[in-house]
Amino acid sequence: MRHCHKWGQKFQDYGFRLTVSREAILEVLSNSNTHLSAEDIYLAVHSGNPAIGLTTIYRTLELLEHTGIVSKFEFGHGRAKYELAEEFSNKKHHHHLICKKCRKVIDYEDFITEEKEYITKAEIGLQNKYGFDIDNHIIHFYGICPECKTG
Amino acid sequence: MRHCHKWGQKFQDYGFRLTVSREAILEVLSNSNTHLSAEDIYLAVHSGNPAIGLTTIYRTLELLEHTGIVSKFEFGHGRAKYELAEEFSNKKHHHHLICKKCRKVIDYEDFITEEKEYITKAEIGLQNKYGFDIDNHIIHFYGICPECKTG
DNA sequence: TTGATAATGAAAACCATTTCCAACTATTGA
DNA sequence: TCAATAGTTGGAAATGGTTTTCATTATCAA
Repeated sequence: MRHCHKWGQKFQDYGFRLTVSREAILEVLSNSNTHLSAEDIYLAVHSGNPAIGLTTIYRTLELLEHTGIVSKFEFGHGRAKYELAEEFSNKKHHHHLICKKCRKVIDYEDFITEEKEYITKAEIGLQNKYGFDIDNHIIHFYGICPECKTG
Repeated sequence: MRHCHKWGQKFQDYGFRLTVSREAILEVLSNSNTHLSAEDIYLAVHSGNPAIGLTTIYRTLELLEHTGIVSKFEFGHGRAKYELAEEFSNKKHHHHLICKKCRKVIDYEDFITEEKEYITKAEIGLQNKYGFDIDNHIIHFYGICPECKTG
């Protein structure tokens, strides 16, 4: 029953064991369609498997980030958020729209074609100029959401 | 000797007092050409004014961020970084290129014309679709810097 | 000057995340 | 099968950047 998910192989390729805890964490990330904090994941995992500790959540998330299976985001509100990387997710390529007042984060999938054009050009140019191997980018828009405007 | 800097008026417009501590902090930000942590600023301010405490640094930075005079960034390495907002800085519009290994952050000013085209389009579209008042955006590219590749 | 209000520093509290450590589990080779 | 080895785990404690508390001090308007 190994490798039933596409992440299994990749994880084991790095020499890590695919334990019950780790699969449970990946399951939660996989079933969520939004970014989760470590505590969100801890609570979700707990309902089916109360023995799994918060330390394991953090440790596993670190490995998953390292292997590129999950992406970690810091929206600037004190706690990191995690979501399955695009390659392993059923979500489309997206970015984030953040309300500076209520801290709400909206995932948007608009203007990806236009974005790709710009990002590709910039990536190639930056790789040449600064010698970086670029493998990722984030775009955040900040503003005030409609609810906070009227409220 | 008030309002000798363009930020002075804006800060006071919000009803905040322009004290010695606050001016010292703004001076440090103004003379730096890169993003600084609260501790960086604390140490810099200390050389000329040892009485100013770290608490004041944090409090002032919060006000400055709130008034839009400084921008706060979380590059994901545990400590927030601050820099004068574009409007008040002599730095050009720029974004960040981050090494995932050594955590170095490079400011780049390339492809701004192309970026602007995309960002403007996306901003207008997102404002219409989601009702946000967008006033800011960040773009981060992540990768491995040349030193970390060969090292 | 005076009185109201805002700003300050030091110490304590906070809180997400990491580290420690001893126990446990899976894999390997004999 | 059975160690031996290496990887994994949970809980408690430590960490470290940031925030809060509180008593004191500075600032501003009248």
